[in-house]
Amino acid sequence: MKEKELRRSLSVFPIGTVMKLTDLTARQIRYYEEQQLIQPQRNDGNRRMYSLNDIDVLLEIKDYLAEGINMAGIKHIYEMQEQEQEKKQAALKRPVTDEDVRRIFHDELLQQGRLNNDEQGHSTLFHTHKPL
Amino acid sequence: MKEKELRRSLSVFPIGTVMKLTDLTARQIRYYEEQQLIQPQRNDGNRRMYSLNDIDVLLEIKDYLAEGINMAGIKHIYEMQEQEQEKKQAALKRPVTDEDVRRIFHDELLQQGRLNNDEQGHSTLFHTHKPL
DNA sequence: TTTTTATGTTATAAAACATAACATCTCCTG
DNA sequence: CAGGAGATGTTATGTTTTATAACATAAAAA
Repeated sequence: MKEKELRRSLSVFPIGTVMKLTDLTARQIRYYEEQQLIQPQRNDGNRRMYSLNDIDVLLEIKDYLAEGINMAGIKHIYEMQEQEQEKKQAALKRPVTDEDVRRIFHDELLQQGRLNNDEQGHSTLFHTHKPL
Repeated sequence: MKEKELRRSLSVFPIGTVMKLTDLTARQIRYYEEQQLIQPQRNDGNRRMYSLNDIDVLLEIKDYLAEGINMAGIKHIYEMQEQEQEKKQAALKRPVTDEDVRRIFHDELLQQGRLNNDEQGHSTLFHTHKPL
């Protein structure tokens, strides 16, 4: 499953493609980058190149905005998710106690709703938001 | 499984990205198009936009060329494959006789080697040649 | 009512791409 | 071996796309 992650993080889309796939304006996409929600790579000519993961995040941002959540709220959400990632990483770097297992398992249950929802077929052309 | 096909045929890559993913020059990519081996879409500004399927074909062409097969030979290969596709399509448009079934099944066996080989992980970054 | 947010708009410069023509190199073949 | 065809390189010119940055604005928040 490591191969798939790699492919999803390849920077292969120029902003024009991302605009079409997400139905966001260039201004919006660059603004969300300014807000640190995505960090697209740059090619040799200084052009932004986006990955499927970037597109996922952009689509999620759209959803959150549609729900009325503002930038601050969205930033908070992604900060939380980062923290959890770090926690899981840390847990793997040292002997795992039974206590750890119970805690991690508990955290995962709390997270499930937010992370695993396919939001019943967003129809989003590329059907990103995880698959692919 | 129809969704995946759709995604694989979306025209989302500019030629620059295709060059990096396939390690072909723009000249080569356009030449193979001239030879009708791929038919990339054009965006509103007349720029070629390629799909994952296009990239697959380009990588296959590279392989065939490396094997010493020339354009004519490669064209022939793809013409054959098209014919088979049409056959299968046609078979679905009218009542299928037992005879049909036997014939199609027979053809499939002959084809298997060529179509289903994963060519043991071409390592090709995007790992195209089917997956994704 | 002021600020702040989130996004639109415009101007300017550079990068990427299209087309087309000519060049070159490798095979093949007479 | 000369000459031609096939496959790709190279160069020139014009158009499209993207980057940056500044100013504008509608809606939400303070």
